[in-house]
Amino acid sequence: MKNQEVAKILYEIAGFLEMEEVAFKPTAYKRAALTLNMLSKSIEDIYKKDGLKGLEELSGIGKNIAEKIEEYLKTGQIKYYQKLKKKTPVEIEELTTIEGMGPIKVKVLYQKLGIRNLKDLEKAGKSHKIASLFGFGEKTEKNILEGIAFLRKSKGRFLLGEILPAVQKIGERLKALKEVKELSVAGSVRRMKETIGDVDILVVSQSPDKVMEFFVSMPEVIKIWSKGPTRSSIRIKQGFDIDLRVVPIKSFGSALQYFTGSKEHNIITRRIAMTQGLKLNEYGLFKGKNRVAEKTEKEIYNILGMKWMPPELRENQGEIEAALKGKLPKLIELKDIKGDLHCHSSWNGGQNTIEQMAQTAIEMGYEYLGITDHTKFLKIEHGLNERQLAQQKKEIEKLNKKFRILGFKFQLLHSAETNILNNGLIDINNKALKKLDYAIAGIHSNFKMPKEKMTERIIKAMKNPYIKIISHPTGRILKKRDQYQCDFDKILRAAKEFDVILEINSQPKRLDLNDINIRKTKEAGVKMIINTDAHHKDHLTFMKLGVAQARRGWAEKKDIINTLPLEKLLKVFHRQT
DNA sequence: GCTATGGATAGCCTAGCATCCCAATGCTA
Repeated sequence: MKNQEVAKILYEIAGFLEMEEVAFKPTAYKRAALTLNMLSKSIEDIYKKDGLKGLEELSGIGKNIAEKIEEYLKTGQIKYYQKLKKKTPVEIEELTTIEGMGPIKVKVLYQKLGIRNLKDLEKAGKSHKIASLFGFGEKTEKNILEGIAFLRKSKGRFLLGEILPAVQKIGERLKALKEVKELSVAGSVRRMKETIGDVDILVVSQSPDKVMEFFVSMPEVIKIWSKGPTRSSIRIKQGFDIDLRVVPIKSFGSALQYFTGSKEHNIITRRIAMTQGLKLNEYGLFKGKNRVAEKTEKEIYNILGMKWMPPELRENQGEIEAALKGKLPKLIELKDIKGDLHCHSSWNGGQNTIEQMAQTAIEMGYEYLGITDHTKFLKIEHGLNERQLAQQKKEIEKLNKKFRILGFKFQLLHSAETNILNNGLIDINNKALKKLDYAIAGIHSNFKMPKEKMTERIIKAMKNPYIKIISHPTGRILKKRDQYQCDFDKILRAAKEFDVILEINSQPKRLDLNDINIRKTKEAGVKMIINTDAHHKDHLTFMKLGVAQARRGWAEKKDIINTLPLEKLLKVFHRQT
């Protein structure tokens, strides 16, 4: 699909126009880019079927942008974009990924210091050329250098949620080949790590040559690193690498175990094998020269005296000890989830109406969906005030009535994602909060508070009797921003005391809480909820990422409150109010 | 540049914060 390619160019155009301080156009381009990113159909198909008119029917895309999309589809480029880029030849997207760097700063740095990309920027920062510029200073220079360092830490890693669809598609395609007998994704993708270096796929086949030939000639391949009968390695358009290995059927279990990792987990597993006079490697589990385990991972773990364990646990975080004692957790599964309690509608941040969101939730088999639009502090999102919340409630009641008449076992819940202000107060008054089914509170501003103050701020919000859930509790954005400073242990104690639930936010960029904090939360006896924070109906499927993260944090069904049926869930919310 | 209506033109995009320089600007939510 070329949707993402064009969207990226439109975003860059928006950046260049912002740089020139053009009014309104940047937002128009951004809106169009967003539409393309969200689109489930491909623009090629739309254009083929309905031409320019078809494109113009998309929301936020009018005559001009439609023509630019057409130009891209026909020629592979957009002249307008190239003109802008020629005028200011900078990597606008790369540079503005740095927190605190916007188009204007990019422009000034280009004009004064000729900075075109991250490399130039770092060089200028390190030789203290930035601080002395007008409009810049010591702090800005320091922030820029810190931003680059942060980016570098996550460089070359991809978000699980970004790559998973492509990996699944390629996996299915390979699986459909008659030459492929078995297939499994391995590595960090199988362990569902939040970011991925590269992808490993394992297959069993009698005719590896044909499989490899197919693999390296897929349309999305942009580079072939290597090609051989047992291993081939490619890079695909999205920028990440995929390794494909062909193994004999008798080694499939051990190879899968080996290539799933983690490395640390494997070291311990092999050591255990050794203590039993066995040898474990990617080819099999052996006693002397005899193979004692075949085909499956389960056999290997069983012979070593353990139950098979889900890949998400294999990080050498005590899972082997637990398995040896027969005390592995029974991890939560996607099918345990009964509903989603954090999503946005077209009342503000979201793309779809409440009814469309509900419709998707019903199709997913949910019992409930909580509508949690932003509240008034977030001006840019047109956050709702108390009066608008009351109006929204009416719409929700009306829809619920409709669902009842239609006989759906489904209910919308009315909530809001309120803001925790600097002083820990909530931006919506208690009278209005009381009318909601439950309220969420989150930090959306002033992330750089000192640790003590931030901790106090969050705890104060938790003391509000109507706040039931803290959304994205640590505020991190993968590859962009570290979590804010706070004393998580203190927050856990407060959550326990005030019966507040911590969210596992399933957005690919957030996955917040992370695995370590999930485990801590579970051990502290604090309940969690897995939400998607969907801004579009398609985002509701991010649930699987949140569930995977929960599994990585050893969470069980009983730890997660949206595994409860509606009635019990409401009891949890009504306990204190 | 798009959308909504008056079908050619108005309306869209705010406010708090940090930083830099001591009133203004750019960035972020």
